Amino acid sequence: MTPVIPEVVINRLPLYARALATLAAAGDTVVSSQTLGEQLDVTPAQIRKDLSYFGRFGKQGRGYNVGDLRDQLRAILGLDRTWSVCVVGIGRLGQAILEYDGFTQQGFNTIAAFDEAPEVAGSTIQGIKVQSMSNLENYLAGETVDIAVVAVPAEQAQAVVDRLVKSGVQAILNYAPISAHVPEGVSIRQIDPVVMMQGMTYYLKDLNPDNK
Amino acid sequence: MTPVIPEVVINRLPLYARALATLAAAGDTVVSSQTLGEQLDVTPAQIRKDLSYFGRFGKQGRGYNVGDLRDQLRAILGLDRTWSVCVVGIGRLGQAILEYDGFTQQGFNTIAAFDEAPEVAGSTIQGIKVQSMSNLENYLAGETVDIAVVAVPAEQAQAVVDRLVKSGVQAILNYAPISAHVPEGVSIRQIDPVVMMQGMTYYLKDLNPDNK
DNA sequence: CCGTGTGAAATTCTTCACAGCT
DNA sequence: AGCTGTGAAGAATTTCACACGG
Repeated sequence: MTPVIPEVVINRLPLYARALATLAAAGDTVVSSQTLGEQLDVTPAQIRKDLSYFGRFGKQGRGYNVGDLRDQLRAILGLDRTWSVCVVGIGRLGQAILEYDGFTQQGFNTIAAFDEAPEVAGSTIQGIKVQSMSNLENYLAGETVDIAVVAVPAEQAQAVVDRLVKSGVQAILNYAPISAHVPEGVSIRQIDPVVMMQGMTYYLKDLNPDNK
Repeated sequence: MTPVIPEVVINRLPLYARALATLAAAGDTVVSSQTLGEQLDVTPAQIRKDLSYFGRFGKQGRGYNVGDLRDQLRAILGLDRTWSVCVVGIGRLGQAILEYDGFTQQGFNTIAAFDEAPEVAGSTIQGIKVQSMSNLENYLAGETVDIAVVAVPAEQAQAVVDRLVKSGVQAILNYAPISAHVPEGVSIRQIDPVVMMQGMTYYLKDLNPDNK
């Protein structure tokens, strides 16, 4: 029915939704694609085109109602409900993720955590009891987890992803530095700060060819 | 001289370099674009085209020498030297970043840290003394910092970015949930796990329209 | 015969530009 | 007069497909 919306478009919608939430918090009630675009470094035409995939939300001559558009986007993205999350791999990084409150604030509720190490499994972090990895399939058979966050070492990441997918998880946020494979129909996104830095050094190199 | 290489291409090179390093560690000496592509979920044609921007690294009928190509890519990206990094904002997230060793392992040396809070400034984390924010400009005037990592709250992020840019920093890795503006010639990359999750819920929503 | 390097084709994505509503 | 929504144009990116070297 929906005429296949490009993924690049979907990935911009959360940015629009966030900017609109900020505007709403500041008391703005109306915004043009021009103004929104300036805040986000996106052309106004891009915003209008992106939105046009989903409907007609603006008023000609006026712009968009901030609160309405924010709500529409949240509904389109499925952000008008909560999603359950589990974190796999409770090392330093996994602990930091569990302690991070930004997910919760946006409706992502962490309901479970898993780690292989016996000295970690059994501990409680942020009110969440860390379970043994061997309990993963058993747990996922009984509880719906919408999104899994993978924070295990690179060598184990693909195996963990496979287990998650086999247990029915359809969205994965991967912090491990590998390109994990998932079957068609499963979403995966990569958090890779090192790769991002490495993409910037290319440009630094030219400007700054001295050694250290 | 170099005929302006698309940024999408630059951003894939670190992935190639990493995959090649993994292959080298496994003892492989030769690899085809086909095989490399399978590991990275990239088409072989894409890999060959990307590499062709920089030269001719393969041997027809054979493929690429793993070690050579890895080294070539590292040189192209400027990864054959170390880069100095500072972290601004030493809250939970900033602390986790300071404690993370993945940057160091890849030649990114954190040499300074800054925080506003008087109770944090003065403490030492991972051997790095946290300085007061008011010392930022003074410090950057005396030391070369290649890349700044921003981990301050959203409201302060743009102001911090402006100060960094004004002090000559040309690459920024931004963990704050805003679209920060930088002038032409300054690189910035965004780490935004919430936005990435929000981009996935769109696809979950259709598969899974039940309420929690 | 295998696999690279690469022009050309195909596709995807972005921007333009303007008709039309307010 | 201002700003959206959108076909059409344009630009960027990816894929094709094959000549050529090992």
